[in-house]
Amino acid sequence: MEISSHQSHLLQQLNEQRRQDVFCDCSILVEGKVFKAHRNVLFASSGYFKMLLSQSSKETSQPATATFQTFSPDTFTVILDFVYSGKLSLTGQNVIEVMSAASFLQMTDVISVCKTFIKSSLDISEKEKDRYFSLSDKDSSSNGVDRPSFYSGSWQEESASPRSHLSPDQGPSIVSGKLWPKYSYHTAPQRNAQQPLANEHRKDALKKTKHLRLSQPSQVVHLKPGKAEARASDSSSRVSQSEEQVQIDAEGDSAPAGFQYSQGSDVASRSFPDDLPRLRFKCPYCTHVVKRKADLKRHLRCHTGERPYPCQACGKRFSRLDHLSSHFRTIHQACKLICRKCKRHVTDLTGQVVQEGTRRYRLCNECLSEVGIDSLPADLEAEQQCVSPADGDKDSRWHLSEEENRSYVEIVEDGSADLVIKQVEDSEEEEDEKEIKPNIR
DNA sequence: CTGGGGAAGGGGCCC
DNA sequence: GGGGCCCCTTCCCCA
Repeated sequence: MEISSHQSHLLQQLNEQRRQDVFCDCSILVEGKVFKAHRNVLFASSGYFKMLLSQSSKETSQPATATFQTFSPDTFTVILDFVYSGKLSLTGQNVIEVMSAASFLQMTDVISVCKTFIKSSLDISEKEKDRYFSLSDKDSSSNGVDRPSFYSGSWQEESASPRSHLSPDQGPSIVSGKLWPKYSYHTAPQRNAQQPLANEHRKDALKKTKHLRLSQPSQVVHLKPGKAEARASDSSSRVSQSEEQVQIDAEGDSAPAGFQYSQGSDVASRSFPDDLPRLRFKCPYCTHVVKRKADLKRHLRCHTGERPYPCQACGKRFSRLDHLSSHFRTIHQACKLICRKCKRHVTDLTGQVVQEGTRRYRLCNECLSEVGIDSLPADLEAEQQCVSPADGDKDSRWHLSEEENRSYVEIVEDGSADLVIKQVEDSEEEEDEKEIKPNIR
């Protein structure tokens, strides 16, 4: 006979013990804040702690201490609360950091929930688009700045704080003298308690700010009306505002993983032009809207910081394959037939490739003699390297197999700087780069 | 301090 | 949906 409430009751008891610091035999130090927990609970919840505590299992009589510095105490609070309650308090602002921390701690369940959270937000974004379509006709007379009743019901609207009340550190909402929208996602208990960005993510926030500044006008202004009108064919499916509102409210409540969607004072999204129906996918982190899901996936990398394409020559990582290709052609293959010094057009007859560290560039024979740098012979092999990956046979010239994957040293020595494109899991490599050095005593 | 050039990175869109 | 190209903007370095 199984008593279903036993598990939750046990977890509650453990959580209570944690809160009261009863039998806690493990301390986790996160940016100076100490968290107390139970060794066995951490062991059972995190692959990372399992590894750590396994290594220190011989010293079980001693209290264990782990120190982390790359995620904030707030983030670890979310993680630890999940461990002891099974409830993950995600918001649009902490989901990235929580997922990053969970990745480091090897908590696959949390990672999955974070992914679901992001995915659900994308779905919601699409629904929001649909809702806009239903409203755009009625609101066409508005100036697009002030529509206070646009969001209601379960769609929480955050009040637009006056610009003078906010500092630049308070996120990407205030940019270039304009009030940009701020999106966040809340589980029900946290809808009014957004967590500030951690210090180490301020840079990311600034980067997002930059991105917002760039992307914001583009979705509203930089559209081509001709094409848009031709493709705006789904207006027949529009429903009235009230009907749509009800529909959205219902959908919002039934969003995957029980997340609710909260949107700030969305200036831009309230001012969609008439040709926007062709844009379908809305970024959950900014106001950017794209037509294709693949484009949104690509766009999301600028928020997540994911860079799955490392350069095999210099190690620099890129978020996009074409950027990697461009980088490799420019930096490591000297494909530009321009003398770097005098900027004149050069050929293999009038110039040569110069190797300088990991970089390659061309110099004309005249500049070459002036500079006196040793050049690489412009042989047939070098000529082949300069073939654009799009132009030639990918298998033979660009995408080399794993067996052909050579170290950079070898690449330099034999003068064949071929690019090996190897997509890697961002989280895996970056884990190694992180400076988290837990200290078990 | 400033302007120019190169590289990086983001978006649109075609194949 | 992925790959890739083109265009544009921004950042950084250097003269």
